[in-house]
Amino acid sequence: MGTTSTSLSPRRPRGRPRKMAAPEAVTTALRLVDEEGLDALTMRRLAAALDVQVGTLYRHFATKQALLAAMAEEMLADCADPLSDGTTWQEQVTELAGRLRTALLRHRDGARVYAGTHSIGPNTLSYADTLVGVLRGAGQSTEAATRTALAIIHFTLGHTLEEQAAGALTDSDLSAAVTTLHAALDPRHYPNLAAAEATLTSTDFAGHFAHGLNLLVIGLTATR
Amino acid sequence: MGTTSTSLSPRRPRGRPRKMAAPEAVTTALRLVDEEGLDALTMRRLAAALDVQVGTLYRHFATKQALLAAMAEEMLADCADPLSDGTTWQEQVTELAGRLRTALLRHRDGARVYAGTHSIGPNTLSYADTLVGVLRGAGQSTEAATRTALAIIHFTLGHTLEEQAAGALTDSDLSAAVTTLHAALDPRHYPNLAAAEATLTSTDFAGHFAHGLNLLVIGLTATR
DNA sequence: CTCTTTTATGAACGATGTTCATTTAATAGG
DNA sequence: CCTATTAAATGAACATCGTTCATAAAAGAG
Repeated sequence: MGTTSTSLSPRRPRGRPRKMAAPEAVTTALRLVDEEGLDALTMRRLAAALDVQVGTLYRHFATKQALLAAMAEEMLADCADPLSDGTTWQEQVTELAGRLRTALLRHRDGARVYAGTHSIGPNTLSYADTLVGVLRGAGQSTEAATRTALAIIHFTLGHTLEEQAAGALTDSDLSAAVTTLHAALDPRHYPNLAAAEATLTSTDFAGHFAHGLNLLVIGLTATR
Repeated sequence: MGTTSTSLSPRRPRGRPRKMAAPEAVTTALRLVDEEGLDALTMRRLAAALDVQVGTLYRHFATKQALLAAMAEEMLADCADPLSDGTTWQEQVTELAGRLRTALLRHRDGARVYAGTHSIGPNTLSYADTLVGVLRGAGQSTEAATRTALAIIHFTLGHTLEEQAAGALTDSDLSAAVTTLHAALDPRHYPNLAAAEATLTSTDFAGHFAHGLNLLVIGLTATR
């Protein structure tokens, strides 16, 4: 066995050296979103943060949508990590859904970033594969498991969209919204909502999430 | 009984006569969205469709977000219509969730419009009140009913977001996406997703929606 | 040293949300 | 009839945005 064909000398290719690389751009973009919000993420601002001209970004991302898709992919890292042994499939489903919510919450406007794209990168695929696998292992048919996984993901996405929308409000905006809602909730017109006001204005989003997710898991257990 | 104090002479107020009114602007904006999509909805294009200058719009809507909120409100008309008599609460919950999905599907990008806003207009409030009322009538506590209503709405929103995102693709874009997904689904890396491919690429969104909603309803029935 | 290739630059284009001083058109009052 | 007042629309402008492209720069290959 002589010298193999593997490239042992990673000689730089020809051409001008790169000032930026796509992965770092994605990381920086996520940092900008964390600091200023998704609406403030501009190709120009990202370029400035990378010490690069705007046009350079378009050598690495065909469009801003492509950048957002790469960001969505990056956000889902670790979501498909191995599950703890000795846990029931109900616990595993709950764990996986919670990971997705946590991943979206980790970055400001994370749910908006994710909702606007449709990445099929390895992180997204691994996560979906793991979730479908747990459901199939729970006795569901492939079709039922797939549809259930979609339901879980869609619920989590819809929930986190609203959770982050509420969390993005300033304290004064939040109290103003609560006041406006209170004024609108005439018990004569909306008796049930008036009774629900305390829950509606609650900030216990984890509790809300757990409630909806638990409904799904119980439904799963009953239909197995 | 003589003349009442009700305004029998709706004399026009002083000032230049109006060329436009907010409700018509909302209707026209929804028509533009139907025809060209949300991304093509521009304050300038809406102004042109109303035969008005751009600045005029800002007399009726403080910002584009306010316009979108009014559009979201309008979309939910009829969603809180009376429910049929002699139906179980399970059927009523299913009916209400289906109405929301249908309302969002009625306009192109309807889910995106709704997700980007947070209106507390009468249509939205009536709908939520009706849904919470059905759940309370089913024996849930006020808090549980409220949280369940949120879960149903969030699931429906997340589902319809993806349904419309998929439906917005052209035939060639759709088949390209299917091909790309097929190429990515290496059974060695994603065995469960590879098995799920047929369901994942299915266009039976009504079936997907019914599956997820049914899980929630069964979960509700079991926890009642 | 010259060719080739890759990358970054810098400037520009059209379009967008928003603002505002000005003008127009109607009513109210004398 | 005339003038003040008021509501609304106009028209132009501003700062930014995503995107494109001809050009320049910087490296290896021959």
